[in-house]
Amino acid sequence: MDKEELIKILHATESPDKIAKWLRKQYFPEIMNRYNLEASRKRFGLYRNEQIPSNERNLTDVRTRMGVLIEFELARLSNEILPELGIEDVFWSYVVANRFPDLEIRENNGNRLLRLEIKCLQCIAEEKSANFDTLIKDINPNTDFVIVCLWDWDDGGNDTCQWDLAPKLFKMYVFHAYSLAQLRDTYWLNKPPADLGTGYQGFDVRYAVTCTDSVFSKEQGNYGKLTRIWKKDFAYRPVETPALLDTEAEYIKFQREIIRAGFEILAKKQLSELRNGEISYIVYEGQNIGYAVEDVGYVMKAMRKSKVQEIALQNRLSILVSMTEKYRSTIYKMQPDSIDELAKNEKPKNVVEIINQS
DNA sequence: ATGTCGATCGTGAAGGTGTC
DNA sequence: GACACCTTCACGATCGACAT
Repeated sequence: MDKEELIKILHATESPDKIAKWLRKQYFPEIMNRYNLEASRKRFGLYRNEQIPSNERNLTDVRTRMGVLIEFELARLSNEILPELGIEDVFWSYVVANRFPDLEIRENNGNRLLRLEIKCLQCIAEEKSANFDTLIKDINPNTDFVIVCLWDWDDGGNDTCQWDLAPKLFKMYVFHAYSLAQLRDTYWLNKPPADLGTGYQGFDVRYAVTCTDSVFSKEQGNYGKLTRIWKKDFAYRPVETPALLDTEAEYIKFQREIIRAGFEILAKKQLSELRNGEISYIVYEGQNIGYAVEDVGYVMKAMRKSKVQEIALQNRLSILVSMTEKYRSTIYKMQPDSIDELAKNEKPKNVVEIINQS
């Protein structure tokens, strides 16, 4: 990493889209590598059959806490890098008050430079939905960025430490905060609920405000959900700047990849519990739509029974699991002359047992 | 039958109000 | 004043009715 370049970025003296690209291509890949080293991961691991809740409601608590811990560790690693490069007068600080953002780069005199909001999503969460609800008026277009960390528990990477599982970062996404907020608001304001009545959907001094049958209320926490911010080809568009286009492209990629990442982890894990062979891809019409081991396959694509049969035949499968975007599964079992549906709309945690019992 | 979208949850800090 | 009980917040998420 180039010292002079890093100093320029941290001082936010480059254009926002250039900062976003640099953070995305140079900086956070290095941070992610360091985070994923055994020396760092071992401090977050689960050892000797330690368990975390499996119940959905309490799982969320663990995810929230992991979010805080990852955020802290990113800053800690960053503060390790600075002196390595001989930068002594700048540091990453934690914003203690519950307000935007999470981390601020500061000079020793307290002057604020780059500011970062960290969001963490677990790959296999059924509906990944951290909220970015900071109002535009609170965002500085020159210094503020949103960093999304995609993580999950992973049993690999332990050489000297004997953890069962430790969190691993799979991908980090960088968004220009102001552009992301513009996309969010352009979408939200132009897509109010159908039952507004005579009211409006908008903002007061502190919050997004929504309206149902002419009764106003503080928005309940759906505004700014990361998975609901923007849609490709939406009819209304904010003013296009390089930063906005960069953020839009990153967002579209993000939306697709985070769903796929969870599917990959779930499919591979369940396949390894069901069969012992090597994992292969399931390819359909030139597209990689899933994974198979021996006679069991997982795909993430809606399909009719005729197509299920075709894919099963091509890949010599007797069991095919088809997952939706929220990893709800339909389990098909091939019979000589027909196809049985072992389960429909099933949660991921039940799938392996259903297959084993059939 | 899948995707969309509003409503709601559990946590650990704490503040606010009511009852004795 | 002591205590019970309800509500607040941000966080990352899940639920479930309804639209497509």
